[in-house]
Amino acid sequence: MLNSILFYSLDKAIRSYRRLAQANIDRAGLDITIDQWLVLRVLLEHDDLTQHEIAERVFKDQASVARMLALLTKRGLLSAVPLPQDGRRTQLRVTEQGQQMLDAVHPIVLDNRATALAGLAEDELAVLQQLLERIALNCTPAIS
Amino acid sequence: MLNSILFYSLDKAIRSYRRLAQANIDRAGLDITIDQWLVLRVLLEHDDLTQHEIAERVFKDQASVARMLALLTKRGLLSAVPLPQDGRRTQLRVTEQGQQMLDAVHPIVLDNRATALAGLAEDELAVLQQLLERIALNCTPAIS
DNA sequence: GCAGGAATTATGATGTATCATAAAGTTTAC
DNA sequence: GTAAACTTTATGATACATCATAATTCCTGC
Repeated sequence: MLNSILFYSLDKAIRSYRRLAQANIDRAGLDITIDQWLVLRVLLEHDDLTQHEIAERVFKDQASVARMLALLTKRGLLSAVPLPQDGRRTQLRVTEQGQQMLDAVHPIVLDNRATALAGLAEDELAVLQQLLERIALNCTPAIS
Repeated sequence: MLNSILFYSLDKAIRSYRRLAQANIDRAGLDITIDQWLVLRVLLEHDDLTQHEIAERVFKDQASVARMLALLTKRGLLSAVPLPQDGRRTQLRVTEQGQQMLDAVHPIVLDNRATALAGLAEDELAVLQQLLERIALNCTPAIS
């Protein structure tokens, strides 16, 4: 009965994937969560984002991002140096250790994706992605 | 770049939906979370499940379910009476108040689904659901 | 320049996710 | 019958989700 509900399937797919992904990271002896990994990944590309901008990119909220940044910094994967031109912000940079972590996690992530999407054709994935985007759009209140 | 990653879209779709759903429930002045609602819904149909069985049905884990049951009971939406034939378990029943909550939330949930799935055809939904099930299956380690 | 508003970050409160484990009850083997 | 194995539930620890709000700092209009 629950099985017939689309959002149940959606939830199940995402959680199954997250469990698989985290299990494989743990198994490799790497001490990082997939959420932290995602944030670190974004910061590698852009080191000039506000917490709000980071949150938008990883689809979380600012409060969650603030706590993840604090954790990543505490763990030495990220450095935060006060910005002279804006007393509120800091310059966020992935550290050497953070870079090593990203490097170590990368092949695992690729492997996870391959496992999760095994047997799905390119065009199926395209359709899936497009439908998901439409749902997300439907659920997002118009800004104007 | 992130946008091209399927799991990012998956995550985004589910979270958009959850935010929409919770916002509408809050707006109606109803004090319940969608997760609690789901558990309550299951208990209405089956009042003889162990926490582990409930967890399987709502795709959560036993620890989460235990805490949600405690909350629901504290809020008077659920009653838990010790079972004579098994000293570990309790008989879980949705209370009158819980029933009223379910009744109040139901139309909102229907409305949320309609909003989220607007413009998607029946056959598109079928495809989507089938693809999601396959992903979930791929991510679930074989039991044997 | 300065007052009011906006942006940025931090944090409290509450709820859920996950793993691990403890505590208590039940079943099975013998 | 009892010891060992198994079930069931509760809870500790840590992390993320969300809303609200406080505390700074910056910017803008005047």
